[in-house]
Amino acid sequence: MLDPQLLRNDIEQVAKALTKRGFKLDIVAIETLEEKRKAIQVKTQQLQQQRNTRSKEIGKAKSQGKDAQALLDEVASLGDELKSSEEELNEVQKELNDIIMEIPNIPHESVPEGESEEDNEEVRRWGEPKVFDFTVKDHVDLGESLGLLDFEAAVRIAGARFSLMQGGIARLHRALIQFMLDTHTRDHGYTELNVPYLVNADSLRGTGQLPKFGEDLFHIEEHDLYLIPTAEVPVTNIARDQILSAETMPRKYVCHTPCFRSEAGSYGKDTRGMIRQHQFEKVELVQMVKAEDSYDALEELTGHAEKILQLLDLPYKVVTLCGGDIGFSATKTYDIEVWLPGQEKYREISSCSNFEAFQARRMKARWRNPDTGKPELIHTLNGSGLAIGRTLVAVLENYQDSEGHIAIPEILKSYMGGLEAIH
RNA sequence: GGAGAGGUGGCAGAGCGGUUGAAUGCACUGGUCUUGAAAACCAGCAAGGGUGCGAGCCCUUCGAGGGUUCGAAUCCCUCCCUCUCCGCCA
Repeated sequence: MLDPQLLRNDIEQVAKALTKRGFKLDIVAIETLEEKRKAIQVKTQQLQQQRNTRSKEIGKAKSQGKDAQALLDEVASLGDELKSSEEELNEVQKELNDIIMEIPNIPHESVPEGESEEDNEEVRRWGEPKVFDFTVKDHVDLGESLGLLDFEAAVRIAGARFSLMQGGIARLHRALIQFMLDTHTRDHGYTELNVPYLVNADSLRGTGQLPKFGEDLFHIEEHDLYLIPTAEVPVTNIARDQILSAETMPRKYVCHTPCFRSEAGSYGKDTRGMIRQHQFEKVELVQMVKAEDSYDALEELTGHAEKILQLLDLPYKVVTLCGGDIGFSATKTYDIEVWLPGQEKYREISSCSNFEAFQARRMKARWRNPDTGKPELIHTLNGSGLAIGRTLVAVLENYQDSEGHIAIPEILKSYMGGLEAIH
């Protein structure tokens, strides 16, 4: 949610800034409603004030044993007028709020112009795609010929876009999770969390998935709960309706969860293998910081995600998402893309974003600034560190040999009980 | 799921339907005292919003939403949550 003050005082600027992401702000609609709101709110508050003072007078008169009938008559007509004024105000405020909740965040000035993926800006590359002297397989062929990935069974059990791992691959999957959690807690100063995988609508509104993106979520209607699409939702909402004390800032959380996404609208996209699933696992990094620190924190957090790929010796590049490709709530996002030999492409494996106060404002997530004594909105950030399924794919494809066996990356061997390779 | 108790400011905890946005304590901030600190004493201290250049003035909020009333933290209804006991259960 953008600052309503900013929207009132500088709507032209906001509209201009939002064109960068291809969003057209309906200035006229907002200004019209805003004008209405102002008039009705002033009127309503005046009526409330009248009611309050009269009521106090009545109370005073009665306690002194005087006759209050004259005062009571005076206030009689106020009730209906106030009630209809309040209702009108509620309506206008709701209308305005509905619009505001669907306005995306303003991209940071450093975000490149552009309409789509094509226009994202490469920031850096790490590692060289390995040259294989045999025809490489993709992870599906590798997994199935090892007998350790069974998509057919997954379809039978659940349906499309699910997968079933076993043996060495299931263990490798688990090893990646442990390795990432250990690295981020031990080396990067994050606190490990375990959180609910079902969340309420308020939490999803807080981080920005609702109201606009409900169709991407799995919803359990009977209990009105949603399966989390990312750990970002439960973790960031720790701060919802809270005033954090300064000593607990910045907060850095790492959390492994499964993630559930309906993938509505991605029919036919990445249908092969485990790149795009309804259920996948992710180790998520979340930071809650002071406003002035959030861009440094974004660089730091992105570096923490990159470190995982470096330790796994997987080649990657980092791109800055352009205005047209950036997510609804973010001001700036770096995607990390890992090299997949099976596709001969770099594919997204992490997305690291600064949301500034956008989520915090929706969530009323604040901290108390000791300098002013006043609560101030925090800035929130998050990034995958990393997506486990895709990391597994990357390891399978990058560490394959001509036999279709998978070498275990050095750093994971201790997590694999010393195993050298998956046969 | 059944029975009972309860949800009030950063925390703890009062609160006859009427100057109660809310006693008191703790925490916090400033001051006095002290070589310094502690203790003691004095003072201040909720959040959100409207309006105004501004000092300010005003509105809202006591789990959430409705209702009764001139007036609701206080009365009524619905829902949510917490705690205790019973049942079930990984």
